[in-house]
Amino acid sequence: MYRSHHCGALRNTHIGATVQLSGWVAKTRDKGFVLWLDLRDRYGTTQLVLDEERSEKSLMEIARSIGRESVIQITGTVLEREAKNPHLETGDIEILVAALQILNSAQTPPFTIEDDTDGGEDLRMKYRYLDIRRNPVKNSLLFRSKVGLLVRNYLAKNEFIEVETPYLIKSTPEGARDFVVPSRMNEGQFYALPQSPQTFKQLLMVGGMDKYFQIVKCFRDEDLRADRQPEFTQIDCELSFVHQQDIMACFEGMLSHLLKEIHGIIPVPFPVMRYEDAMKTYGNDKPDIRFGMTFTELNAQAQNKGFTVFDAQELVVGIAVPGAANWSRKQIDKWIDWVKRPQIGANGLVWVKCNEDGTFKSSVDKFFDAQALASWATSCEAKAGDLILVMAGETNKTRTQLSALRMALAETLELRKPNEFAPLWVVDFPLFEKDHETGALHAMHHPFTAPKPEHLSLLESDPKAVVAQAYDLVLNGNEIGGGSIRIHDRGTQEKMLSLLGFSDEEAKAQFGFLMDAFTYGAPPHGGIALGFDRLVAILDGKETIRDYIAFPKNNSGRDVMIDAPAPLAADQLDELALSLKPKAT
RNA sequence: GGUCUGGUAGUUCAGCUGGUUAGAAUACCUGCCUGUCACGCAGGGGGUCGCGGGUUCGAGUCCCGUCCAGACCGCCA
Repeated sequence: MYRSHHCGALRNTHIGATVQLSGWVAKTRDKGFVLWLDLRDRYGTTQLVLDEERSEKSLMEIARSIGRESVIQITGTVLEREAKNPHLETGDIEILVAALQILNSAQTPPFTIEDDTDGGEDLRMKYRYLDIRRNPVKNSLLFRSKVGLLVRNYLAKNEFIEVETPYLIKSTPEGARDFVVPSRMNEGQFYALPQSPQTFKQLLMVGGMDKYFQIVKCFRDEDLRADRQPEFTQIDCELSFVHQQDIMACFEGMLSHLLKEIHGIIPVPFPVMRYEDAMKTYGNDKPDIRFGMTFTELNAQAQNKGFTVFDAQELVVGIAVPGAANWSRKQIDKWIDWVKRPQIGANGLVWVKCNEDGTFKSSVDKFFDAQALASWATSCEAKAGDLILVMAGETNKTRTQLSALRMALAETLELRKPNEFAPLWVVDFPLFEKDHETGALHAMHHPFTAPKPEHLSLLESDPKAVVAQAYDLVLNGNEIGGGSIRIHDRGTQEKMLSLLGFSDEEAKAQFGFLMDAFTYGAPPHGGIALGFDRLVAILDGKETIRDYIAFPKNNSGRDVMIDAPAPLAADQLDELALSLKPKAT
């Protein structure tokens, strides 16, 4: 037997008991006459003690020699501490060690195993198994497990069944790049790893499964970000005989359940915002509605007043920054430089200080009098003490830029409170978006999304005007899920693919199996997929998803611990009938 | 594919306009310490300044190239 208790288990009530513990030596404090060891496992930390009076001299020498992170097993007696530690759950007791066995001594680890480690990101990833011993990472993984269980329980209670779908599937040209896997038995042919189980879950609906879910890995071979991994986990769901509002109600229920169980937040009906309104008032299809600074379009008030910078532009739009009227010129200039950076790409920023005394001071005083500025302030709902920031330019670009500014300002002003949760549905997405380079139509959600029934007739005549039965679930400025009612008849699906530029042959080759299935009695169906990694992070009040993934990849898609990806041995390439050619430069 | 930032002790970083022996903290080692829990005190060891080239009397510092890491843009139906 290695242990009678975990390292987080012992309390006052155990005083006097003889116990066995196993774990890692987190720290030793050697006071000469007395020596303490902190013994750690997943459940907590317990203080071990040896001293000159009560312990064998040889045992103390052994204990003194143990390096941190060594794995030991001890037998001892639970004692009440002379000096208690209120910061520790086991802080009332300590174990007087009677016997000690080193199960595996450890080298000095390359970084300290503490909450505030001295180790940098790269090093911690290389030794991720050590990083996982640290409370922040350990707790993140425990939290992820808890959320996963809550999700499964909720869905099971709502008659969903979990079905696994294959990982070795077929590459499709739409959407992100696929990760491909060569097939040895089918020379020169490749599987692709799924970007999502989309078509399979639809086929499960044709198969009569009625309500499906899967917590499933998905793969996308695209460039990464702090919050984007090449393999990530989705809560993938599909339901039959449902309308959009049924799905929204079901998953509003799920998120409410999570918020209630985790944070004790009493759920209220989620606001529903049309895509067009989200773009207009937040410049963004996943607005963070925890704070204001909504957009106000000022074209009517600001154009044709002699300020030529505004006059030629498609859109003049402003936001009121609360309490920022007292910002110095230097502070404001810093933000002007910020929006001019190539990443944002704005030409400039017009500012108006709404002073406490009711006066206005702006960067465009030459062109606009106090009365004009006052009308801007009224429209923007700027109060005395606020700062109005105005941008102008091409509509979509300017909205994106001002939205980026709004989010950055909120971050600086600490308006994005991690313990506040503001869920939101965004609905009525356009079915298509136009490629800015080629002018070709792309599916905004994916090619299986159904148009609103009343827009079916517009598919041919005015595809850009077609609104999809699609919806995104947004939480604190993050898209945590998205879904749609699917097309379930062959004719509409064929028309859709043809509008997206597929020839009949291509459509048949890529999605023939799905369209065939639609001819054998496909029920009306729809679904949703939620990004599990991100959802977990946000529910825990964090932005970075990496701590919630046990073994994440770095910025360039590498696993620095196992050093993957790696070249393939020549005989393996031979077996797969593959040869590498130097990349053309 | 692009823009920006960084790479100096095991680790996290400082090192100004180029100048003598490259520092701090922490970790590690040794000794001391009668209740520690971020223990304390004293001492010690530890460096190819990412790599290659150049400028210079002299380069951690300047220039060019390259590799690696990170943030962002493109991309991510």
